[in-house]
Amino acid sequence: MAQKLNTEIVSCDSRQFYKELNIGVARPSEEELAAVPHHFIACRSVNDPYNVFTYEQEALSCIDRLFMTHENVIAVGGSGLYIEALSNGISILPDPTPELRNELQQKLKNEGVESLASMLKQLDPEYYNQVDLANGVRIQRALEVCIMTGEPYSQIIKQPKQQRPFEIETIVLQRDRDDLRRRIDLRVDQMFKDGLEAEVRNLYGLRHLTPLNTVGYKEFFNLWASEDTNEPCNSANMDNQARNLSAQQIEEVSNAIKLNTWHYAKKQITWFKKKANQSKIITL
RNA sequence: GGGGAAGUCGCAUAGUGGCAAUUGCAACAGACUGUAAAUCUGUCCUCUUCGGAGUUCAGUGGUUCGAGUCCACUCUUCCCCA
Repeated sequence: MAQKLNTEIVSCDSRQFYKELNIGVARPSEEELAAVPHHFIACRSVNDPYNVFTYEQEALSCIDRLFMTHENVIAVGGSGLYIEALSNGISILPDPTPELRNELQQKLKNEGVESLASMLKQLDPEYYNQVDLANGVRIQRALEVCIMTGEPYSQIIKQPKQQRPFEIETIVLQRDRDDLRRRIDLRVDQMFKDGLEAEVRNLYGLRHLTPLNTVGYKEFFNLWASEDTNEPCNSANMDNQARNLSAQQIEEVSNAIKLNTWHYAKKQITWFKKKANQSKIITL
């Protein structure tokens, strides 16, 4: 389609941003990347992760540039929130200081969600009444904003967002569920053939980073980490040197990745279902 | 042939006289404003006017006010010895 429209592609995939992640995030192939210029693919390091807002700003200016020489631009991706931010904008919110984030994280970990929830009730009763009170991450984020700005999060996000200087047509791709599931299985098998295990092994030392909390990677890390705790005597030299897996373990990891990818696909379906009335739906 | 163990809602698992029955997974539905491939929630025997109602724990029969739990037999599975 990009070739037909003689244009370029902007990726909205929150994992394909990272140059260290390739096989496991099904990055477009060299040929595909060569066929059409792509933006936001392998452009960052996992050590310097994106957040939606930075992405939105950068993607917008990229799109502006592209519109100077192209009539159309194609944005593609599977990360619902990122697509949403790019097409409809996202509030301007402060980042927490590392100390604040850390403090809240500790509180969440040590005292549980209720403790953060009761803070939120004080600082932003309106949001308190609408959030999922079991979702610590969400409450933590709202608190960060309340504390940084001194205003309720729910008020700040009500402010109007930046208008888009272009028209958007949204297309949602659909596929029969059984077929989708079969294709996911094949895709994961192909990743293993392409050397997924080696790719993940090289990233074992970075497993604590947010972008590595990802399907296709975390399943390996979990397995290696559980082996670490089973054999603590080896843990010292395990950090950057994960052990070889048996055929049976490979099978286990592969099945876990297939299942988690399927779960993710279903969450995407749920997300895009909500946008269905503003989208054109194409069934494959 | 002899001895032992066991059959619970898709799978696994708890339950040893008060039970529509524990937990995990899967399945299904959903939430979502800087962690988003993340994080979190609900449903999950059947029907329901959401108060309940009706059927369940391999099968049949029995004991008991009451049985998934105890007894008898039947069927099935697994393990050990021959």
